[in-house]
Amino acid sequence: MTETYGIAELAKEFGVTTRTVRFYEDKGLISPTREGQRRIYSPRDRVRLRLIMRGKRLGLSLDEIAELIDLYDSDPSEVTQLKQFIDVIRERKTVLEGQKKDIEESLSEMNRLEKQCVQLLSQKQTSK
Amino acid sequence: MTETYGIAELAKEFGVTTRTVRFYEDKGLISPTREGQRRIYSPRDRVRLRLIMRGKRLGLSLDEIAELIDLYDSDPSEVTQLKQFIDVIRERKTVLEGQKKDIEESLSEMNRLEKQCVQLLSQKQTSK
DNA sequence: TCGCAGCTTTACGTAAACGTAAACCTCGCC
DNA sequence: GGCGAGGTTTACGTTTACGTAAAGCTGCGA
Repeated sequence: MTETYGIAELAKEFGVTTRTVRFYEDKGLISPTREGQRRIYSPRDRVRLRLIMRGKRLGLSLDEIAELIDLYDSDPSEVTQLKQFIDVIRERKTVLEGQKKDIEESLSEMNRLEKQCVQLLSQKQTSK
Repeated sequence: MTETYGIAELAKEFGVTTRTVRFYEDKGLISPTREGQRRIYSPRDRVRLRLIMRGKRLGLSLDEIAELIDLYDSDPSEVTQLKQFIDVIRERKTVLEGQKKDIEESLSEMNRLEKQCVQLLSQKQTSK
């Protein structure tokens, strides 16, 4: 028997409110089973939540995240579909590589700024 | 005499509408001078727009972008301020490194998916 | 049996980041 | 002097991603 989770449990784990978790369900991002009224979440739902959170950290909208999750889930059998699928993956890779470049630029600027500051600081403190 | 730009010119360059550029001005992100009614943008404004766009690609809100731009512009002379400044830079670096990790994870997943697909595709096509 | 913690739905509210429409100026050109 | 392109303010509309309040079910410990 596989593990299950309650809504409050998952919400706490990912640092969001239960409202948020239910909202993701409305959006079709997760589909817990029910036990009477209560929502029961599977490990699979938990993985999806993890993907959602990562997507959000990367600045994606919930709709975009939904598409990506569909990507993971889908299992294209037709050759045509498979080709389209590869295209989507490559597009996504391009976007990610662009973001990575943005981040690396920002990081190197931050490092430059930090260096300047540290140097300035040591000057001020020795001349004191 | 340094170069200047019109609103439509800049909007086009960065792929946004003039409304958006004015909106950023309302938010205090850029402060073009005026020539009568018209807005006149300096190279400095253009740099700021570039920073704004990069921030947006990284999923930052305009308020967060504003803080970052203030970071660049500010010139902390007090030692205390300088130390705080360094702290802010280091926090920012931590966030960026987290994002970079997220991206690298996503990228390796995409690569894995792509490989699977390409392999599957070649199988299907040779067995045809 | 009472009450309460924890969950549920329903539904209205809100902040961010613009879009869009209306109504006006103004400059250069024919 | 008319007019069209491009700019201006004002202000209401829209979407996204939830927050929040209201009102009700539900199991369980005292």
